[in-house]
Amino acid sequence: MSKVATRFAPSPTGALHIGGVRTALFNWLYSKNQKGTFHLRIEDTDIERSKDEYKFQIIKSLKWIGIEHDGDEYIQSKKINDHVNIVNELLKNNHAYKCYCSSEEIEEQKKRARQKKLPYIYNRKWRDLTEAVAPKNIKPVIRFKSKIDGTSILKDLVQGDVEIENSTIEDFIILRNDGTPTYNLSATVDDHQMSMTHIIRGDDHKINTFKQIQIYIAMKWDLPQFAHIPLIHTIEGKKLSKRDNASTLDDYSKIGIMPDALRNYLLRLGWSYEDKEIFTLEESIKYFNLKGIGKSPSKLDMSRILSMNEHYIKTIDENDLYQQLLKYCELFKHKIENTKREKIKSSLTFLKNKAKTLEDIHNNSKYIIFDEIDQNQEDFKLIDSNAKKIISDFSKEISAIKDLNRVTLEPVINNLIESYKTNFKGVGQPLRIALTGSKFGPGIYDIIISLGKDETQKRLNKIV
RNA sequence: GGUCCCUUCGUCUAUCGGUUAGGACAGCUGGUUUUCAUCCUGCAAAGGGGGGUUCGAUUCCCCCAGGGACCGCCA
Repeated sequence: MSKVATRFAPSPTGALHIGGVRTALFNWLYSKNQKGTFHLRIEDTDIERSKDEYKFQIIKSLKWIGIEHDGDEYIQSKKINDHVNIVNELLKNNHAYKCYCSSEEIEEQKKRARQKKLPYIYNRKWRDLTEAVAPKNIKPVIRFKSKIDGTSILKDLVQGDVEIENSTIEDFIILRNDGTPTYNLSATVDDHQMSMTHIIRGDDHKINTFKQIQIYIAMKWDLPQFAHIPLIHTIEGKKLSKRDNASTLDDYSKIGIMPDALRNYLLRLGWSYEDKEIFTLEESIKYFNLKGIGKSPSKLDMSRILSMNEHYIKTIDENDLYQQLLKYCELFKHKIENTKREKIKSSLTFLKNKAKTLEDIHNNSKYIIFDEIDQNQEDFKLIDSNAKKIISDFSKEISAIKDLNRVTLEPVINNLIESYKTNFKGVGQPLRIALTGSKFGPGIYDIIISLGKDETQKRLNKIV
């Protein structure tokens, strides 16, 4: 058996869809698990819609999540000559024929089929007609002579044996009347020329496979193995589309989902390995197999993505988290000044505590990042005259303290609770709002200590 | 409409015919933390329906229902 080679073959007509990312991930993981290679093929033959910027975006997205392809990317449009040559060979060997039906004629057939509520299938009119009777004014398309009798079986590595009546596969077009090859032909030729051993793709391609297999057989090429994975659905159970809120990688990265977390989530969506939930990159390569892929479609669940991300935030190396946070802020928020960076770094242990995303950490860090607190915020209304007195007292009390820490701070807070006959919340909440502008956030001691005495007093005195 | 695929807690899933049907996320309790969050207890939560095969079916077979994919001179 030759070395395993897989591929991911997106068309560069838009941003990479999260379903595509999973397909790419499975292909990549399988090849790495088998010590094989993974290739990227750009199917850019739809000239109207294909754009270079999408190609770069796709490569960038894959890299973001940890996938890199082996070798150069294979550009399908550069191989059109090869595809046409194969079409001619099929024609010569009587596996294909020219079809001179006009588009009106085809439309008419489709219309009639619709009226009779029958499935449309091309009537094979030109399969046996000689070119002598061909109309001169029509440029022909070339159709593949598909099998009519019997059944075909696809031995799918995920779906099992899938059997289909050959008569349900029409004589599909392999070359358009403008001389360009169509998808099923091009994809097959490319997969063969790239020496692919395993085709792992969405099960929306399952029917195409029966067409493609016939081309392999006609050309006497070795068949690759096929594995059709179920599609991802929305939480409502519908097919995931670009219109759905979060379906591209950018949608996730901009809210602060980390690549490793999304990779782990996607890995477990439709695939499992016993009860294991958390997989490092190395583990996912080590354990990935086709056997673990389920046959039923799975739904995208944001709360699981979030909790996976939360898990990574809490468990990864803090310095790594810090680096990812800086990158995230620079990309989606704003660059953070050097003086603030050190403070954030040393405070990360508690800043990350309440966060599910990098955006949450950024929000928790705002009181450090910004020197001015916007007093027009809603939460400031919670500070009444009594609260102002507490704030003022607190500010005076800490003047005498040399070293601000939990031990020196606690008695001050406790005394205030007692003298104002209130509880911790009664003292802590006004202080937090005064210092950060929000009633939510890190623990009050953490805030005060991270800010330092001068800054704390400065902010408190502004209120009163 | 035709062809093909799918169907276990709300969600992702485990189960190689015999299990109190397990885990994780979400949900809800309780506890720690003198707010919130974290963390820790615990609870609740599933085999679509109907027939077979079998001593025994979530597991094997058939039918039905529901859902999905495909049915382009797009990829």
